[in-house]
Amino acid sequence: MALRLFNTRTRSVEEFIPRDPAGKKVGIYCCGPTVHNYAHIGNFRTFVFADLLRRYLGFRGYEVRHVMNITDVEDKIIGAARASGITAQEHTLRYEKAFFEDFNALKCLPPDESPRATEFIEPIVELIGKLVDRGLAYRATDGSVYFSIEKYRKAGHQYGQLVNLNFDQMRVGERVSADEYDKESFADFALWKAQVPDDGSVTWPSPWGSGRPGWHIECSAMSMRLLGASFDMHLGGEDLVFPHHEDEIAQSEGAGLQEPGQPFVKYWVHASHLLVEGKKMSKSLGNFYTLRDLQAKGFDGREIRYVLLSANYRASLNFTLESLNGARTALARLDECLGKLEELRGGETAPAPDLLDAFRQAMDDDLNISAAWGCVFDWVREANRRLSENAVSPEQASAWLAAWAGIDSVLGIGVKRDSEAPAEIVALLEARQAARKARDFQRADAIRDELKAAGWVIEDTPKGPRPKRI
RNA sequence: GGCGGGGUAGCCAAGUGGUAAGGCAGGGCUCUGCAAAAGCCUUAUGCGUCGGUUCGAUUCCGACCCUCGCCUCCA
Repeated sequence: MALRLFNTRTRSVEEFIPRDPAGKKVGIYCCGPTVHNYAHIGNFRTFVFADLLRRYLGFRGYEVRHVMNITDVEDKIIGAARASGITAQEHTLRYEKAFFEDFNALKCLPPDESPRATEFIEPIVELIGKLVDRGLAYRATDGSVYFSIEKYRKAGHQYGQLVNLNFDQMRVGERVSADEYDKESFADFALWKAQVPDDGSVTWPSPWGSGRPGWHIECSAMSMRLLGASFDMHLGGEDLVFPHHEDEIAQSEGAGLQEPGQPFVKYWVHASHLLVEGKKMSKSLGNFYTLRDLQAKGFDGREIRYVLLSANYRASLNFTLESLNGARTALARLDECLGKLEELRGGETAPAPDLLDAFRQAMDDDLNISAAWGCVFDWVREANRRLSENAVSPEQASAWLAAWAGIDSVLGIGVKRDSEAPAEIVALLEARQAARKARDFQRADAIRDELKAAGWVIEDTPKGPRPKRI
């Protein structure tokens, strides 16, 4: 069985076959953050999804090269930097740093490359030059360079590979910004934006005059430079399907760098948006959360990751504070089971095949994460049942833990290590045990309260009391 | 207006032409001196509404309702 994924380009679930003739190497590009502010939980759904896919490909034995760009030149950045009197670069570096802190907190593996748009101006200019040379781009009277959809189509290309486009029915002009009136056609988009006074020092020289890159061109230039003119997978949020990704295809295929018959990207995979408390996330509704907002409410990255991984990437996920609380309980149950197996384990054993097979079968089916969690919790229940009957051998425990290690290389949830109790806690524990032995339960319970106040809860097990950090 | 997703228990969420995974919450029970943020068991005659096809539909078809996304720089 092979991995199957929904390809936006064909609007169907397809078997994943890498471009690499050896079937090994896989190139992935994911549209990364615009570092103008803290990223919100919706942004992170996409990045956690990309992380899941990239990890699963690794689990399936592929050699993944994962590129995620950093958009560090854009209107909001320029505006925000001006407003706070710092340079655009000071502004973007600050939020880029914050982004990766959040990214790490969510247990996302670092991409192999995270190129900044501002460090790829040369390839960008070069790519625009190719499009101008091929007659697909033109310099307008305002000095900006635009991509001509009409000329692209006349050259035999298809514009509208990812969406059904009907320009006649579109609500034209409602959101066209005032600085793009010089375009030949409303559908054309900017490749190079001529410098305007507000840009300040955020400007680079080019054959068409000073300016800065348009939104879409950076992704074409960086992805092709780092992964080749054709590569396997391009990921992003569903809102990027049009126009961003459609325009990327136009620019990249318009430059004609691909081998004949080869598309720019083989598989386009998009993550749906999330809702928060059943509503579209918005600042006015008060349901707009950054990762930091949730951390301030006491939730950690692991719990947030669990919730973000609780639904299939193509379904809109309803992110709620209640589900975050549920994540804590569910993960504690998983940790508890893993901890017990850890105590029992003995020797090196091959991973338990049933568990891994069930997990793989679920994930192969368009990353059916819900079914995968179903496998995990079915297993937890089964393991607990057998543990309570003392029917788990050290070899079985090792085999299960080895299988879990494989699964967790994909889920990235990890095991919460029981922190070692400090000496004073151990002393209290022993005092309580002594009191219990003397059947002085009043004193024993008093000590338990004292421990609880110190942040430790006690579980009396057949093997003796176990301290647990609250 | 055009195009594309969704509507499954109190909440989150899989899935199937043959009678509903999993998680949380709730209920019951077990271990325990008592407990536990320990464990087990349990919880939808029902899958937006109304029709149709079928021996049988939550699953296929049609209509309608609600909701989300995109329609030019938003993950």
